[in-house]
Amino acid sequence: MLTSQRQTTILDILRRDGQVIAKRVAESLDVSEDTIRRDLREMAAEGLLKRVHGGAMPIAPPLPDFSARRNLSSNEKRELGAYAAGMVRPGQTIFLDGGTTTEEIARHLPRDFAFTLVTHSPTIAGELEHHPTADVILIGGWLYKHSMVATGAAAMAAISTVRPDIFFLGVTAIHPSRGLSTGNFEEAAIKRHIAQCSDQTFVAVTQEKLDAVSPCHILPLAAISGMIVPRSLGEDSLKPYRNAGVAILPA
Amino acid sequence: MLTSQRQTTILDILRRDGQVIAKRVAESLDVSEDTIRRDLREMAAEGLLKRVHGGAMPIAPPLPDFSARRNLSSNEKRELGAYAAGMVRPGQTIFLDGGTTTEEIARHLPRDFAFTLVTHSPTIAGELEHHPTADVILIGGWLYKHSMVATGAAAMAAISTVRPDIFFLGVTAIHPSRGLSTGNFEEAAIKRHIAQCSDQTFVAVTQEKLDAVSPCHILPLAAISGMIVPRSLGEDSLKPYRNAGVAILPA
DNA sequence: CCGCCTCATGCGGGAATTTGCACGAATATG
DNA sequence: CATATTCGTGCAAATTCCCGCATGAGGCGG
Repeated sequence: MLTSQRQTTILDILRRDGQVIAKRVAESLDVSEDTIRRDLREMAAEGLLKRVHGGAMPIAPPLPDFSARRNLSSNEKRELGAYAAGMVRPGQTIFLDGGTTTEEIARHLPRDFAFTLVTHSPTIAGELEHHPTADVILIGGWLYKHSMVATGAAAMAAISTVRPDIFFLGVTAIHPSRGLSTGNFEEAAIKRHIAQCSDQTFVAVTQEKLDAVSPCHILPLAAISGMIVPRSLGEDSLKPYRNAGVAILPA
Repeated sequence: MLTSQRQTTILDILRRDGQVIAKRVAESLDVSEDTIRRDLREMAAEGLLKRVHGGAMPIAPPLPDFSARRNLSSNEKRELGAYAAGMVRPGQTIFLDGGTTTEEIARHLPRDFAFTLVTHSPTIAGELEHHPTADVILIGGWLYKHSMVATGAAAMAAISTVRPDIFFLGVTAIHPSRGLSTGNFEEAAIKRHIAQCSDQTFVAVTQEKLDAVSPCHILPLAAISGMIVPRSLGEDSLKPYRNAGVAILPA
């Protein structure tokens, strides 16, 4: 990986998360902490960031109200996204569902090795425009505008031609006995079909989706390989899912 | 391989990946790293890229790219977009090519009656997210990131299943005798195929694309139904095309 | 056809850069 | 104050860079 590319990535992380932790970046980019520290020192000298013990902070503190609120609402999702993206291995084929949570996964996808990304969401595809190493396969079909994903027979057929290693599924609701559900019938059918074509299916859910049910059933809990949840979630709220035999992955 | 061709390839890689790694390019083009380094040095001197240890990076960081390109949509392009969008009739099926000019068409599409829009560009599809009356069909395939359009066999097959009334084609160059051309072979093949599937094909071109030729031929002028040009364009620059039998539509 | 020139290319070698590791100093944390 | 990270520096290995040179292809005038 190029030094400048790495520094660009660090800046990206800084802009996205509002902070950089040397150790974590070193792990995620697979270089020594020394290298990251050197980068941070160098970039601090150029005035690109402020060096602090353990990592770095933006040169100018973010605006208190707006970005604070934004951070608050999506911090959880960012965590989920980063964790899920970290599951990707070189050479794998990943299917990314549409939705804001999966969009967060797209933003955090590793940039230092090659993999194939399949999606039926033009929004997700757009996120990948400047990704340096991902091969992107777009699934076409009738565009369901509410959630901006391709659906219908054409999409189903196209999906059948791929066999993803991992499917990151987005849902609107998850329930210990009623399983996964969403608001639209076509969408549900597509998600089910993708899951059936995929080797593993992981669903990333934030707190407000727990113990909820939406009109259209997608899959039972038994059909998924695991659910990715915010680390902040208490054991109490997770126990019903654990009891149902679902693997819990705290981000 | 020609030097200039190699340098063009390097620029393509740079645009596509956001970085160039000398070693990798040398392997893939089967020349010594010294040659690539010489190219990079030369191109850096011309201001085409920024030399970094291990390869090269784009001259401008990818961040301002977004706003810069958005600003680039000049009055000329808006005119063209509005005029082309005005050609759409209720119930028709419209195929929109990828590109900044066609994006401008997407922004001006009529919102007071229903029609079907087909596109192989996730960017264009994204523009239609909040369109009230358009049915959007997304064509899937391998995503060519430089121009953000789906290409390849899957895209070709999907295109064959639709029969648009109008295809709004985007090109990088148009020439009185050499016809329409673009920078990428796959792209050219896709555009040609769409045109063959469509009832009518219109190309919208701004002044700087006139009398130019790009590496990959798409179609002869005889194959298009008309060219949409800025109203400000002089008769002199249009005469060669009029003589070639092309219908000229001043926006 | 020949000699001459130009230019791109690959190669060798020394310089420069980068990177990971080790070790003592500095800093946070309870 | 004790302990655990984290930091900075020196150092060695690896990689990358640049310069000069030889080779060979292609162009051009004689």
